[in-house]
Amino acid sequence: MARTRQRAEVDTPSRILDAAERLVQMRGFNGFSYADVASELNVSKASLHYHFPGKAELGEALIGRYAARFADALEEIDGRGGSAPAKLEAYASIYADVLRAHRMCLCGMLAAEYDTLPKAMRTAIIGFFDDNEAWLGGVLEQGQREGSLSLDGSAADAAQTIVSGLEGALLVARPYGDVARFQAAATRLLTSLAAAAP
Amino acid sequence: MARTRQRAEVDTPSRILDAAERLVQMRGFNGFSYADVASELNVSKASLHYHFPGKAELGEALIGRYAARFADALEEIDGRGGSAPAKLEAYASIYADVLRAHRMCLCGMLAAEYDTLPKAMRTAIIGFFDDNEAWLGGVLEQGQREGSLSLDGSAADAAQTIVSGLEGALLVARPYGDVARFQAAATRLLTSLAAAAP
DNA sequence: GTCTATAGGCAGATAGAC
DNA sequence: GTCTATCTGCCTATAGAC
Repeated sequence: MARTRQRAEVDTPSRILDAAERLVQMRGFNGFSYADVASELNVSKASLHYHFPGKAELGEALIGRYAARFADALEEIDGRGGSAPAKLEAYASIYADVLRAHRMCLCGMLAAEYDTLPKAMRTAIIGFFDDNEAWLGGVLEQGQREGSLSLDGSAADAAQTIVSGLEGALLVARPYGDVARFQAAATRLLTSLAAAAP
Repeated sequence: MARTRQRAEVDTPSRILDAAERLVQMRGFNGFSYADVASELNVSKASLHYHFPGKAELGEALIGRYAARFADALEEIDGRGGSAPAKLEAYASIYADVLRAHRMCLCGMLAAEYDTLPKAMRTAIIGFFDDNEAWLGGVLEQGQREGSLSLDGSAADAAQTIVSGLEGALLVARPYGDVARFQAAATRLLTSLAAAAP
């Protein structure tokens, strides 16, 4: 009989990705090693290489899973069917959760290290940002139709500004370890897009 | 007779700092080695260790020089005596120049790698951001007095938002190698602070 | 001040037993 | 699938000659 019931233990590849993801988000792709992951999971380095032949493949898998999880979160937000400002607030709260876990956005971290990364990872990073901006662009257009948002440029430009602003707020909040600092920047960023009271 | 005339060749410590700075801004502190600097300057690794005993000391020196150069640039902007919006634009153009050189802000890069850095470097990074925000706070208050800027929160909050926004725009523009992308985000960020036409 | 030589450790990666 | 053992190369750093 197939195991349809969820179990507390997850498969080894997922546990590897979990540990590696946390390490990359906290220390960067050049700041962690297979040995770090192995010691954290109490497995050997060779076992890691069995599941992910090289660091490049591990990196690709990390981005792929992270982007898929992000896409799921955005879909979930759409499913709630709220107003555009509410969706933007929900979007920003994803970033706040990342900071609360003492992490950087995975792809923000990799954007900093971009020049040192293998090509497949680079392509995937750009895809992540493109997907986020495409979703935000749709929300911003919705807000304009609703009259809940007032843009002074294109929706695509505003989407880029939101992604940049949130990534930067996350980045600069790291040294301070200050969530309130992030929140202030995020709120200011989003309220600057809100329509004047009608 | 003392050498008062400037020469084309600069001293070795400066040349080391120049090469290391470029490498850190492009590849990160964990993404370059003494060997990289040595081969670029055609000197031995041992010579590097003579001037900077360890990587930590080199890192401290890098931040110190970078912060001092930034402080000089801000002083120069003050010396021009323009309006607050003009000063903000000049401030943003410093970041644009960094991006045009295909680099990340040194301290923005180090903020990403923060968890992996020695304590002295951490302290210096926070000092850099504090100094920048203090200067921006002064400019923003000037703008409020002049009536050229209209803040809906404290000057300190707006200063944080500007630093975050510019660092984030720099970070996300890296994968795309797109200066226009940065410019759009910077302009949007600054115009959102401008006072409505009186 | 700069060099060669080298130490000692850790990186990513592989072979082959179980 | 996971292990031990090992390889090769690069890392930071130091010793000592010039």
